[in-house]
Amino acid sequence: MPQYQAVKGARDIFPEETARWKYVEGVVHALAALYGFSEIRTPVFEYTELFQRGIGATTDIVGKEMFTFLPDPGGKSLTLRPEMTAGVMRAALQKNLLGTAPVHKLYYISELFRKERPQAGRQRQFSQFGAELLGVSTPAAVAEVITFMMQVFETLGLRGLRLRINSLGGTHDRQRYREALQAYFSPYRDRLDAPSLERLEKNPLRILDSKNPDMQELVAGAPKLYDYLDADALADFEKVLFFLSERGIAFEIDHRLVRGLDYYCYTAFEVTGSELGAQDAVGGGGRYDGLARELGSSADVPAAGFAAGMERLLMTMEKQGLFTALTPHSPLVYVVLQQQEFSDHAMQVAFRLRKSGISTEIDLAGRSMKSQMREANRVRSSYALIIGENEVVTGQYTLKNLVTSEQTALSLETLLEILHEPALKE
RNA sequence: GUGAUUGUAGCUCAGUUGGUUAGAGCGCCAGGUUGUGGCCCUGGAGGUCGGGGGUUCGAGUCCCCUCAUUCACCCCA
Repeated sequence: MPQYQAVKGARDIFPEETARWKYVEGVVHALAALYGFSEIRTPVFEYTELFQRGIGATTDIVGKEMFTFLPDPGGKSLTLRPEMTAGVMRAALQKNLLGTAPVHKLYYISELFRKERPQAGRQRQFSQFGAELLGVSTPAAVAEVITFMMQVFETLGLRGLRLRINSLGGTHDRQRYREALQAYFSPYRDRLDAPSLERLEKNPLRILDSKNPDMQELVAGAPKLYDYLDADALADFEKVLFFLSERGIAFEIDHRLVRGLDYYCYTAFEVTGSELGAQDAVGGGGRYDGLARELGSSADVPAAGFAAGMERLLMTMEKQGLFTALTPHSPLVYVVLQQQEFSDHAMQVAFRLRKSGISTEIDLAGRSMKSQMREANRVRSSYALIIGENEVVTGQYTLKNLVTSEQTALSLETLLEILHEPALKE
């Protein structure tokens, strides 16, 4: 075992895998542009207080999953960001973005940190791509955010994803419902498991998505959030669903869907995949009108957004065989020299090729010609450019097609012309 | 944070009831004559058997601790 290992829950991504990341990131960037979202990058750490206020002090994220540290004695506590929304909202408020235009559409691909026990689809450092639409949270806005997310999944070729959606109502609706739930569950205290008992006080909504089978019966009889929504909330929800239907986006209404973060209100949604194991959420989001005020804004900032887990996305794509078409980049030409005495000459030829835009590889270790040829083959170079005594004397280099094994003698000028033919680069 | 699981070469794995210099396939490296890859052949490098302690004449094999992995719970992307 090596003396040093990557930190628990953090991993290295090597070139083969990097290609996949770049592919997925490329799709995200392209579709963001299509939908009019602009990229924002915020610091990886923030003052701890931001997350305590923004995400909610009673949530697990804030309660036990943050990497928090003191940069210097007496300084303010800092935390590695466990999610993006609070930081993006902070940035928007700090710059008074909404003062420059009423609506801002932002997206990101960023690393996040959560101190959880690693398992399938969950690590301590992970990436999400997501979008935040600030300034409006109309059904059209919420639908836009969901549509953007779903189109990314669709473009990547993902199959079998489930989009579940629910309305949490406004704060007043939720308050009434909360009380109703407490009233319902309180008589059954002895039948609730430990976690549910704790939620009864803190956040009774969360009892609803308990995975404990013993709770199912009890949960099934609980009052439905849907019955506590007022007319406006219902109309709002219906409109969101209408937009999704119009766009052919399949969804399931799930009245028990409750998102974990405190700032969500009205529409909340989640996308799950069947190939991920226990951590099956690929993406999720919702509307969070109250967050800005929570962070000290004097005015409400209507907003909606989503976040999707890059690792889980990649994992699902891998399982569904969506990366087969991705081939590693290989050089067009591998410069092979017969004897070391021609090394300087060969180096200069390689340089000329590269300078003119032809991807070229050449041995740097002084290995034998046989080794160089093997290497050329191994890296799947299309051509070997052989340089030996004859070539140096005559100025005619030997170009060998490594697929057909044909060889031709060419001057450097002709070589550059031929290698620039688009057909050869395929 | 809780529970379970696994830990032998770069990778996938063998290693008999504890018994001499720990193996295979793939990969890697080098050769297979005088300037040429893929296939094939030959050879080679590479492991403190996760780490530490213990039992034993003797431990990769047994016991304890520890670290890491994986999976699940909690929660979330």
